[in-house]
Amino acid sequence: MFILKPNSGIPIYRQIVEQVRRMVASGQLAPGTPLPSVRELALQHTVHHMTISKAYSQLEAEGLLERNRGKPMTVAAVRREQTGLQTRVRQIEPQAEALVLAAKQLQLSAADLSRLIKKKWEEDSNE
Amino acid sequence: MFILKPNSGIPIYRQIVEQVRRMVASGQLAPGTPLPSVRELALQHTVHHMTISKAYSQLEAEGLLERNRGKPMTVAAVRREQTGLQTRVRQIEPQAEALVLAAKQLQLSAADLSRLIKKKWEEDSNE
Amino acid sequence: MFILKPNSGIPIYRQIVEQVRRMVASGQLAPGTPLPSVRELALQHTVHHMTISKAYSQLEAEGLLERNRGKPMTVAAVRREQTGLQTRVRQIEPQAEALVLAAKQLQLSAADLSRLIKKKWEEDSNE
Amino acid sequence: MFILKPNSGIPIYRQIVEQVRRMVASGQLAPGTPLPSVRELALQHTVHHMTISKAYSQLEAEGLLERNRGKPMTVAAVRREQTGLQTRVRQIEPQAEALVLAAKQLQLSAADLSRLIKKKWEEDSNE
DNA sequence: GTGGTCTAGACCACA
DNA sequence: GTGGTCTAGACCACA
Repeated sequence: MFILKPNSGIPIYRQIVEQVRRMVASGQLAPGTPLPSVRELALQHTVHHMTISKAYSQLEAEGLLERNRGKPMTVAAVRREQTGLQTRVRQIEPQAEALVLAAKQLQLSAADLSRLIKKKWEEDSNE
Repeated sequence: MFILKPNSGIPIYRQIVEQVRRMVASGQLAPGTPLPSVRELALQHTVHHMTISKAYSQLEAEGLLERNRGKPMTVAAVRREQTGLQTRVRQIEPQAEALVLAAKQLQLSAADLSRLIKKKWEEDSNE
Repeated sequence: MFILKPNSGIPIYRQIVEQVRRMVASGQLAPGTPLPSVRELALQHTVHHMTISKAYSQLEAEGLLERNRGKPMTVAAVRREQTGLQTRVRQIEPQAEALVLAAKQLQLSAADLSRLIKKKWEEDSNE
Repeated sequence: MFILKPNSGIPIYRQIVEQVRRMVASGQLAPGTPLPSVRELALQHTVHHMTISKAYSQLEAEGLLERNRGKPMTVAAVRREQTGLQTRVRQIEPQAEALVLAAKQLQLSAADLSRLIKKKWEEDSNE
């Protein structure tokens, strides 16, 4: 369900938070969908269950997930604009900016950068 | 000299390390160039001198900088390949991969992503 | 756990680095062994925790220790040759050379020097 | 005249101080002998003259050298016991102790250590 | 509980 | 002038 890279430097709980946000924004997780339980995920990814729990709590605080006594958490109802193209683009703006800045500092050309992006897009980077 | 974002989540000393790496790789800092002194930079960026010192030490350990007792640190001699296009591109590959992954998870198209990159490139994002 | 001499002229953090290196090389610290926590050691030796942290970070950069988020650091897997007699001897070669040079400059004889070494070996010099 | 290793980690001025001490203690520098001037040494070893100057001042403070207005510094008169075997041995005791400690921490045997010492003695390590 | 980062500020070593 | 080391102590991130 999630793609976790433990040694990427990005805290695991944050990786989960971001992926849920993206899946909700893109409609891959529709409102009402139940999420895997904390225990289940913790086992699957061999991660401490506090880590999952923290991610879920943060998502609940953001209003993206809903807690249901005794039952699995579910995806909350989302307002329309939360799935629009603009909203989704906005989620990766800071990352895109940082990448562009780094590329400029390395004195790469715009063409170099878009060639790199294209290459990465074509490689299936899902692991 | 450096662009520091204190609230970006990335430690300040690491931001400096990365920027120096890029400036050396792109030849903006040629071998032998003296770096601004630890105290000078600290004042300029209103940061503690140990923070700068930590960055410089790490760069020395990597072999990018050289310590000169009593004098400012200087850029070490770099091997030719270290400034080649390939090496420079390699420095941002992980960032590019992460961005592509995020875009895919948001179900953006390749065209959406390259439009975003182009836009950020044109905005002067140097601050 | 460590023998620290604060007034020896050798920075405390470096004394720790060297001792850990030796304990790993000699197998006294086997791969996987957890190290005492930064705070614990700091208390024990009445030293600031950053001092310990600096030593541990350097050892991590060298690949001798491994960071485990939220848990104590552990000794990394070492390659076989790293514990061989030759490797261990190599670690004190520079010190031995310097001592021999000093003895010669003092016009001591080889016998004088080895008598001194023997004496120091027999005294329990572990403090 | 002096054997200086700029990258040994030991400050240059200290290397000079120690070598003069040894040469005086072993009688290689007899009382009254004039020393090379600060400038001369600085040129020879391409070292800042403050460095030499600092070493000489420290040796003067210790009473080993004497300043003579307008003329080169000279070796001071030494008391008899200052050149005895015991005194000379005492000068390398701390170094010997540190070496023995390191060897023990590396779990070398007394035999391993004396073999190493012997080897280094035979190699002419005077460079 | 674990480690990491940062500041304020002292004091040292070197040129 | 240069950089290095250390403490006291705050606050954060992770499990």
